[in-house]
Amino acid sequence: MRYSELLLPTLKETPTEAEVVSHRLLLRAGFIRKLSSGVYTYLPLGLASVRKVEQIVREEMNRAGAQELLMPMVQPADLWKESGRWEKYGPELLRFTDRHNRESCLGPTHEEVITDLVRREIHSYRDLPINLYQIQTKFRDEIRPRFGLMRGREFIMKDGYSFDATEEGAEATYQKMYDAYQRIFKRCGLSFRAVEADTGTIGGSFSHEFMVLADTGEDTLAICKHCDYAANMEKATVKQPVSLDRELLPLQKVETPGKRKVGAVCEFLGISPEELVKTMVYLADGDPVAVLVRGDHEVQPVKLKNMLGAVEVELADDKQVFETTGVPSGYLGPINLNIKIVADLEVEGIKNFTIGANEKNYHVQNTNLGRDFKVSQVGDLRQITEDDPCPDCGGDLELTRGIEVGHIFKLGDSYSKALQATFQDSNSEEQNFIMGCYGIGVSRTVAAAIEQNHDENGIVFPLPLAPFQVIILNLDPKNEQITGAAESFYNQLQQESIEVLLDDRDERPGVKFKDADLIGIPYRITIGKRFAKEGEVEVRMRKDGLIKSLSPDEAVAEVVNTIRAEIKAIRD
RNA sequence: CGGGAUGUAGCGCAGUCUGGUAGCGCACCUGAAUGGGGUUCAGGGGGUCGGAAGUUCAAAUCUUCUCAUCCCGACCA
Repeated sequence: MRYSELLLPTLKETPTEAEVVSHRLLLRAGFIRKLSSGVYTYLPLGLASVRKVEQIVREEMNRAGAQELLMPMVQPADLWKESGRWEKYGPELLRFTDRHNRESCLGPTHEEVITDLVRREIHSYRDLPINLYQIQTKFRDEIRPRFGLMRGREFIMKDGYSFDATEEGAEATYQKMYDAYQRIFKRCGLSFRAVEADTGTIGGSFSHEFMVLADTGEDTLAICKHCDYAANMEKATVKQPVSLDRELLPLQKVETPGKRKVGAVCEFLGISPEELVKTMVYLADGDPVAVLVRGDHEVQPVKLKNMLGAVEVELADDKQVFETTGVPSGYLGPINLNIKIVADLEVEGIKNFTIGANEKNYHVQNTNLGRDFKVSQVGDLRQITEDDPCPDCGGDLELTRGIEVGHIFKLGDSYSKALQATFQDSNSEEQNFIMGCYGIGVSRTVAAAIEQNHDENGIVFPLPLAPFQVIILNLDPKNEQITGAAESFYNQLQQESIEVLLDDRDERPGVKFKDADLIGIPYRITIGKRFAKEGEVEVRMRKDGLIKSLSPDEAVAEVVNTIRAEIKAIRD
């Protein structure tokens, strides 16, 4: 492609709307333009990167035995009513009626449609397992779209669905998809981890999120430095603490004037936060619950939600705390508290800890769970920390940020039951399909790749996702000798099936350098006055800025060989 | 939906407090020079000041309503 003919509107300045780096760079590098909130046009370069991801996904899904199909985006309400999700899905589902007053929606996901298809077409265990996927634009009317392609309302997604005759079969399929996802993200050239995800009500270890590691990620992960353990903070289990063996001391009420925060109380009493227990009030579906955690720990709301079986938990504010307990926040404690109390595991282990006295300006020391108060449940409720040992191997943990680009899930028979999707097993008995679903945010993967790979000059694409592999800079289009050489490079590289962009614009060299860096093409060949004088061109790597001065023949060989080697290495 | 902010040329902004007929940089068009890290000079085009209503002799500026966008929370590929 010739730059002079390409729609590639790069920007010197960042539009104010863009806050995160991938969004800024996608706009500046001329990859996307916004049409409305969370809805973007992919310009030629942006689309090229999206296609790269799609192609890798396709190849690996096909290799894993899945088949591609394409389902409608517009879906009838009836199907969603049948699965019960027409009511359950909420306002994220964009609904509308057509001219015949038929209710429809834009597909945010396709469990209903695929299950409907399979129940019509598959009737025998002999045809199982079957694994179907599509790559398609999804629409979810997100509450708050943000970060450009990271969370759009309209986005490109690969969604796959598997149907098995047995649990064991479904688990094997799950494993296949897990392996395929590992290959996909490796082939994208990204640094990532598969983490155990919260399975909510279904339980078990059959949900993994694939997280691209990037400081700007929305999720925090706990990963082990020694073994393969990696988990989302919501899921990361904390090891059972050791119970301290100490003599229990008598309760002692102490005055703590104006000391509400853990730090202030500890300083005032000369104790450490490990010897104090905080009482946090949450509203679980509107009902107040006191949650006890050690002073230096934080409550993990998702764990709390799962323990209580609540739909939504929310930290109560000071006003709500006072209204429900009659105690000003800061002096709350579990003794004689009039609301439900649950405690983190750790609280069981500590002896003689300090708590609020349920009275302004007072705390109570030497408190002990069981002796002085009771709780209705004890469990893992706190956020894991870097000081905790790995739950698998006991090694050191590290907390890092990640961006969720893929999610695989064993669904079981919930959808096949709801939609009465059955097949006959070898005993001629009707069985529900055992399903799994597997998603990849294709457009988000491009954004995540940029979040992970950029510098102050722009995007630094991993080779497999770059819209072009090589950019040739003709620094002096008016010089026949230089232009001739540039054209010759362009032709030769194209003949070698290298994806190449020729910057043939009548622009100053500086402009071309800046743009080449900004759009992040991995290899750059510069032809300028050094070629006119010494017959040498320059090959530069975007990643590390390494420059080699080579003769034209050497340069072509260098670029072709390195690119082929790199692609091969990633593929194998 | 709750909290915060912003809407003035394609992009980045000034002008708003204190009302007086809209400006700067970049980008764009014309011409010339320049040609290895966003070059320079000269000339030029482009604006319902987000929208509506109101106050006023006069509104980008004051008032009210409204729409849109962005950031922080709950949700998710």
